[in-house]
This record gives sequence, C-alpha cells and structure tokens, in this order.
Amino acid sequence: MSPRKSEGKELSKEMVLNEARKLFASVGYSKVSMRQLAKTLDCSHGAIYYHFKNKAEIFYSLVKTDFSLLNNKIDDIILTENNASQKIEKILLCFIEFGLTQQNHYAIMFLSKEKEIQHLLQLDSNKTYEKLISSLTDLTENKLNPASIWSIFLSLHGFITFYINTQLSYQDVKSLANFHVKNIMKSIE
Amino acid sequence: MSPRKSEGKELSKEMVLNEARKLFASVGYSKVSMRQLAKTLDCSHGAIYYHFKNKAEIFYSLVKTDFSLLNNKIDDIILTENNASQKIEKILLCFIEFGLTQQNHYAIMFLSKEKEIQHLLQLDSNKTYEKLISSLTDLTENKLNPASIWSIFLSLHGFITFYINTQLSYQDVKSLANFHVKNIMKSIE
DNA sequence: ACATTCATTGACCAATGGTTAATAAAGAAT
DNA sequence: ATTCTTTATTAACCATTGGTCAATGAATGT
Repeated sequence: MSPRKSEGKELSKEMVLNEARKLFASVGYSKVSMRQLAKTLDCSHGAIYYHFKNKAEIFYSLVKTDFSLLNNKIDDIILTENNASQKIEKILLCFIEFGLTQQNHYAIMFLSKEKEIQHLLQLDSNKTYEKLISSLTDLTENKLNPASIWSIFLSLHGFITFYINTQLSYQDVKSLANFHVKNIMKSIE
Repeated sequence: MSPRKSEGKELSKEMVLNEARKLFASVGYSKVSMRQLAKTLDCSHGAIYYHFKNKAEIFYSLVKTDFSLLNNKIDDIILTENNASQKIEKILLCFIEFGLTQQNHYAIMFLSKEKEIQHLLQLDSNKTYEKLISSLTDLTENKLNPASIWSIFLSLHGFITFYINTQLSYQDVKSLANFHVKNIMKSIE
C-alpha cells in the first residue's frame, strides 16, 4: 500500500469539480455515485472526502459558480440593450436559457428536497431572485408590485421545470420560450 | 418459520396502498424505504413484492386514483358554475389546490426523473392536460390557441412546483394563488 | 536523518431495492 | 377427515450506496 500520490498526481478540488460537473450534467446528481466519480478521477472514493465534506458540498460549489454566471449575464443585458421592454424580454429569456442549459443544476437548485442542499443554496437562490426583482423593478419604473414580479418568476419557473424533464435542449424549445415570455409580458401592461 | 398468515391477517393490496399513501405524503416517495413501509404493515419487506412489481408500481396505483379525482373536480366546476370567467378561475385554482394538497404526488407526477414512473404516468398526465385544454377551449369559445393554453399550464405548474418545496399548505398560499391566477388571466383577453 | 504533517487507500459500517428457496396456511379434491 | 395443490410470507441473500477511519507512505520542515 502506497497511499499518498506523487505531487503531480495529487487530487485537487478543481479536479473533483471538473469531473463532477460533467457527470452531474450528463447522468444527474442523484444518479452519480461517489464511487463512479472516484473512478473517473482514478482515486478511491474516500479520497474525495478529504477535499469535500460530502456529496452536497461538491454540488454546492458548482452551483455557486453558475449562479454568478447568471447574474453576470443579466447585468450584461441591462448594460447592452436600449429599450426597456426589450431588456425585460431578454432577461426573462436569459433566465429560461440558464435553466435549460444547466438543467440538472436548476433542478437541484429549485426543486431538490435534500435539506442539506437547500440550506446551502438558500442565500444564492435568494440573490438570483433579488437580481430579477431589482432589474424588473427598475425597467418598469416601479409599476410592478412585488407580487406581480413573483408571479412572473413562477411562470418562468414553470416553463423551466417542465422542460427539465424532457430531453430537449434550449434550442429545441426556443420558440416556445419566446411565446411564453411574450405571454407573460401581456400581464405587464 | 411460519410464513403464511391466518386469513384475517393476510396482506392485501389495499393495505399496502393505504399505508403507502400516508408515508409517501408525510415522508416523501424517495425517502420512504420499502423496509419502512413493511414495518408499518407488520410484514417483511419482501412480502410487498408479491402484490406489487416494485416501488414505482405502488406509487402509480395511488397517483392514478388521484388523477381521476382531479378530473372529476374539474367536471364539477364546469357543471356548477355559471359564468365562464369564473369557471376558468376556479379550474385554475382547483389545479393549484390539487398540486399543493397532493404535493408529493404532484412532484413525482410531473417532476420525477425516474424513467419507470414517467413511462407509467405518461398516459394519465396527458389525460389531465387534455382535460385542461378542452375545458379552457370551450370556456373561451375557441379564442385561445393551444400555445396559449400551454403557457397557462406552465405558469400554474411553476406556482405548484415552487411551493411544493416549502412546508406550506394550500391554505397558507391561497391568496398568492388567487393573485397568480388573476395575473395569468390577464393574458386571456 | 529524523519528525511531523498531509493525502490516500481499502476495509468497514448501516442502509437500500429487489430476489428467491423454504415453509406453513389456505384452498380444493377425494 | 385426509391428502394434494396453491398461495402468501419469511429471512437470507445480492449488489450497491454515502460516509468513516486506522494505517500508510509521500511531502514538508527542522
């Protein structure tokens, strides 16, 4: 038995995260076993627990990054678009695109019944919702009350959660998403 | 070893279903182990497999019943309400109420990634969606195209799926549901 | 060179869904 | 009532899972 590996071959957090992202996305978080992940990393599954407290913490690290990306995308749209109505439309579509591109992450972020994960993610998902609130509030010049924005969020959420269960990509349902967003915007008048 | 029980104490499908319904609702389908279920039934967990092929089939039997109940409720609303607009509102609320009252079932019905369950449920969930389509189509006198109805369904779905993950009952969020439905109906004009 | 710290293995644990040979109760036939 | 057949059940088994931890040699520090 020769446990510790030579310096160049040591497991790192980044290595775990990179492989985990691939597996979670292709197989699904709950379906990926720690042993499976360890196999792709060519280490024992116990080694992963040196770097991460548990499976949920691996996931949390990935999702935290993804939330940041989404927030940045929304900021970009606000900075680059001119027309307020267009901005709103693009933000809503951006949210749907995020949900369907990171399907597995979205599912766990907003739908998971794992108490551990929910606890870890509470702050991050609140931030995203707050980003949506503030941008919609600004773009509609305070004409939308919080309940209306919430209703809009839930409608987006419905689109994403439904298509998350299909094998369809964002491109597959893009026109449906466009229509859904247009429908939602009917209530902003 | 004395395997078979006396006639009055034999396990039956109904006994399994009754206990399963309670446990699935209180603990959650995926968190209920077959051994846990067997314990409440005072039998071995292997005995359950004499009556049901697997865990999914127990669930399917329960859900099939619940779908029927929902469909009947929608029929009742159509028969008893007078005003078309009121009917639509009540149907949409009825759908939300169903989703939040049978939270665990709804989650599995529409959100489960278990291929086995999805396969079993495909026909039943299509029936429910078709019930929604036909009733909305009739009540709006063909003014709504299928894509709009789909959009409405997804918005309802979003409300339900979001609150399914909270410990809130339908009564807790009833006013929010009312608002959401009113918001959705803005797009039906 | 020696001591300490670190990263890892592999065996362990408790738990899970599902399977199946053995078994006695239930049911049918005589 | 007795015998034979069918049925419903147990308990042991299997492979798998997430997580734990003593033992171990590489890495690091003195």
